[in-house]
Amino acid sequence: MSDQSRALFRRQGLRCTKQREVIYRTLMACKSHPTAEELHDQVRADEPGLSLATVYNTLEVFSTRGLCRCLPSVIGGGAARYDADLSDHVHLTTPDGKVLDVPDDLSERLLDGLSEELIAELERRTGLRIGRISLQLVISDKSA
Amino acid sequence: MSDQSRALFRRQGLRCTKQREVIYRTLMACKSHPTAEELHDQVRADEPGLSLATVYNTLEVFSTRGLCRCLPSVIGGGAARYDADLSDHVHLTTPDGKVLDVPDDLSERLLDGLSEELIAELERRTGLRIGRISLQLVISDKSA
DNA sequence: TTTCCTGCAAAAGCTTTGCAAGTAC
DNA sequence: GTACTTGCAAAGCTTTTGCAGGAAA
Repeated sequence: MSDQSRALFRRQGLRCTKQREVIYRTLMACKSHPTAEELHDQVRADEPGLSLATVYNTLEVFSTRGLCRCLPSVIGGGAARYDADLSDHVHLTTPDGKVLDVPDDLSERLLDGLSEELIAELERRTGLRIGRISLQLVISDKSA
Repeated sequence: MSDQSRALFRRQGLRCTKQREVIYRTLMACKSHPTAEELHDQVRADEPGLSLATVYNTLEVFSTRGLCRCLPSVIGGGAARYDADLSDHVHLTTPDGKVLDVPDDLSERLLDGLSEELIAELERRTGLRIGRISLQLVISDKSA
């Protein structure tokens, strides 16, 4: 296992197992945003015995510890998708439920448009604390 | 059945059944964003025989025809939630998966911050057409 | 050695579907 | 009368869980 992964898991109080390492490494390398099952398929190239339940459990642990993120399914239904890129960025959702990243420069400019003052005003008025902003652009069915 | 619902269904090429009418009326009256099951519970006060499968089927039909919207589950898992308010507005998601509306004035001001020029630039660069913008503010776990 | 993790299988939760009976048109 | 809709039950898909064996610390 890489020293980097080992240190990361340690920092979160997680034991370093080869299952976790290969799941983390595979998710990091994914440009797509795989479902648990897609990730399982890829991971088994390296670790044939690794079970789907372990993928689910591990993704749950990772999400809780902030090592990855479970993405919203804007179009309802279907399997959850996961992303190891924790930076603030905007997602594009296709009509069939796949998820793409908006290019970084546009992503940043879009998010800049969301005034922090407005968020603060909302927090003041509702008494709630906003932890995360999720912005998704849904591709039209009748796309070009 | 109200003439209004009747006209609405007709316009969409849908037959006017009492099941559809009561489901539509109930969803319209909901300030919360109910799951299919919650809606089923409410609807059965008026129509005891109405089945959960019909609620699911009807919500699917309504979503397709643009009579309601299936909301994204930003926090993964759980049942889908539905909203008959089709206006552009921002949602607040609680840590346990419930969904609230951001007050209209704030909602509008937040969405105004998202430059249409940036969206247009994105469409130009990707060749895709954005059909809808989904903005959700996720309430922090450690909320006040 | 102790505690946590994994794999399996079973269960649970949500949603869809096949089909026969019923209803809108 | 025809085509669409409903209700039921069963199936399907995704995710979680109980538990025994195994691995990390």
